[in-house]
Amino acid sequence: MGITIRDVAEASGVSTATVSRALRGLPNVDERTRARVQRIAGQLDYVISPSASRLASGRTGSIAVVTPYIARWFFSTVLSGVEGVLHTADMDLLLTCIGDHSNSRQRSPVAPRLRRRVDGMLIIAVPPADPQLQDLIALDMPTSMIGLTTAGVPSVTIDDVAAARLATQHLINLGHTRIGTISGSPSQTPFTAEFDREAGFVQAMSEANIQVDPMLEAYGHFSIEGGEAAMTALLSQVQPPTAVFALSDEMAFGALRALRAHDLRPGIDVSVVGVDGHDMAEYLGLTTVVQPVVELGRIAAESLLAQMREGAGQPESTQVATQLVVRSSTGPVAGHRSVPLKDAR
Amino acid sequence: MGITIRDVAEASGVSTATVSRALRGLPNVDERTRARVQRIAGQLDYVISPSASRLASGRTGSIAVVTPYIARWFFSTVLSGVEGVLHTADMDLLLTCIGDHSNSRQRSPVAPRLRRRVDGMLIIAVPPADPQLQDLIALDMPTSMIGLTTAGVPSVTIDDVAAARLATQHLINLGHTRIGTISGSPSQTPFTAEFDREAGFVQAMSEANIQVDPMLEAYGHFSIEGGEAAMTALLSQVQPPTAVFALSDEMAFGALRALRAHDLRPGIDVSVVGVDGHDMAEYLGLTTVVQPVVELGRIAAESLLAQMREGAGQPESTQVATQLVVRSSTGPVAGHRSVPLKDAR
DNA sequence: TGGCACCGAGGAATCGGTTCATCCAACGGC
DNA sequence: GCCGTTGGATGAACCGATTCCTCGGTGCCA
Repeated sequence: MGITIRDVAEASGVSTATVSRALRGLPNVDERTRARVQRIAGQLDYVISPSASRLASGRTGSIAVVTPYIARWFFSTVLSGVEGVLHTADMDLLLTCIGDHSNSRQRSPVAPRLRRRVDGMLIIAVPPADPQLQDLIALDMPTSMIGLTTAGVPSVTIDDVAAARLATQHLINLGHTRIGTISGSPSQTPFTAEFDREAGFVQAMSEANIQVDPMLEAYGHFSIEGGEAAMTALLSQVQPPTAVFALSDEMAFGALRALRAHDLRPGIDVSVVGVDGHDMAEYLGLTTVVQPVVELGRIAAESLLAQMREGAGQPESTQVATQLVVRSSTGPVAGHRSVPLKDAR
Repeated sequence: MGITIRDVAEASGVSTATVSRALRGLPNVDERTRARVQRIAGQLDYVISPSASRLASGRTGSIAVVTPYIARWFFSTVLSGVEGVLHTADMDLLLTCIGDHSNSRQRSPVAPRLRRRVDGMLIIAVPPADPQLQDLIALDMPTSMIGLTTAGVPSVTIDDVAAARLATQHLINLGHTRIGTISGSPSQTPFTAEFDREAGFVQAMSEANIQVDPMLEAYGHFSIEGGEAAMTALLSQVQPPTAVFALSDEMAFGALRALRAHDLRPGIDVSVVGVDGHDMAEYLGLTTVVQPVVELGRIAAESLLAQMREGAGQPESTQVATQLVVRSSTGPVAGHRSVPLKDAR
């Protein structure tokens, strides 16, 4: 069927060993020989057989991306960053979705599927409590994580504490003191991000000497609907908040919708700030702390490749800077003499 | 390093040939032998080496998904459907992004990368004019396309003509006669979908004996911003439309925003209908013709698998049904005695 | 009872590269 | 002029499965 390395070797009058070295750019090949081999390989339309190469070399040249969701904004955006890097590095990208609790019934566990199949893994924001996570780490191969930190594994995240402080301070600067939060869920094991963002909020509040009112904490389960319900609950308080910090943009979207339903104007009657920098945030005029999501994926992929090249150095974790982007969903508290806004540029 | 088939063979006192047959469920193995081999393989924690298996069998057990975008809603949603099927079928999913014109500068062409590497391809809505498409088809392997049709290649799409008719008829039923359109772009080679949706619109209009006013056609380039600009242009007409059919939800989103900017109420002052069933459509109250995007991916993947199993039967193309979902962005034309709405449920 | 079909199983070739150990020739230094 | 070194190149042993061909034994039929 296909042209093999032997055909190329014969046609160029050298051994297969030389062809192999010539085509892969290895040393100990005369440059004229190399050129000839390359030319002939081209003429013959020779394509290396990955299977044979993998078997012989022990390297697979592919990397698995493990993610709990594919279609959600954050995950697909990270994925696009990852893909760019792997594509340029000429690595195959094996996409595997670790089932979340809802659809995992029939999904075979991913860890066994990955053994002997990839040279490294990128894990995107898998819930730390997921039992499969341990199995993956136990595979003990070069790994890099995104939006999730685990002891001993390099990871790329934003500084969630700082991001939450940024958002909260923005509200405080606008004169708000009754500030509510919409966080994930009280019971479930929190995500690192969830935990840190709450901590950042509390920090910023106490630095400004504002009491955190436990009545103003609502739960939105990181979904639009949840955010809407949470905001509705907050608005039904005897003394509702004048501003709300949503731990994610999608929950903030829900909050905006709840405001509209109550005929309240975002940024005028009630301010809302989110975290993420979701695509639709600009469209909806949501003030938010933007994390460079594509960049997250890129950096993690690069770091994984470096790790694979240079052997496991000390696992290095990166934190990427975030930016507050002010839009119309936040504004000074009613009657507040507006302080000059620190523009986020 | 790893346990090989030889180790298993030795430990169970049979030949490697028998182990291979036993573990893969092939016939000509005594059931007791098979059970023993399976048990021992389990105890030894044996994992087959994919590279070796691929080299020997000639099958790669993996499928490439080729897509122009990863992070965009339609594409990532299709992808999640595809992933589900391939995961259950125990196939590796190789994700490759064909660069669009903007970022393709440094991207190596995908077709050569795929040769000898995968058993089949799924191509998601690559622009028909993309030169890489021909190279992919020339690879001549089992292929299935989504949201894109090409002679001789099985594909899965919605009936775009019907979808556009559905949307248009909905507006007509509400009494609208000055109906504008927001389509992609006048110059660029149109997508099959774009072409068909325009055709559906024209059909529905002429069936209702309404003249299509060329002044009411605007171009939104399938983006939110484009849709916004297009709607703004339409509104500046001497006699603006009372309803607008946007060829995609994202352009419809832009249209809604333009309405808001002009202090016009969607569904009351101007009606807007889209096509796609984008995630955010519900949130924004957009009436739209929903295509089952996850299903599209699923069906295409299943069809590809079937094609690979049964050999290339006649390439069969599937069209999936769509549904009109009526929300608040459409309503009867001012002064129109509203006819009972056919609810889309 | 001879012959045939079939089942379970093994031997060994094969898939197409990679890489290590080896080798030859040319070259430079002393 | 001899020897050690080095750069270019080769032969062949892998890598770990799959699968074709062969073979002995059993059961069934004529």
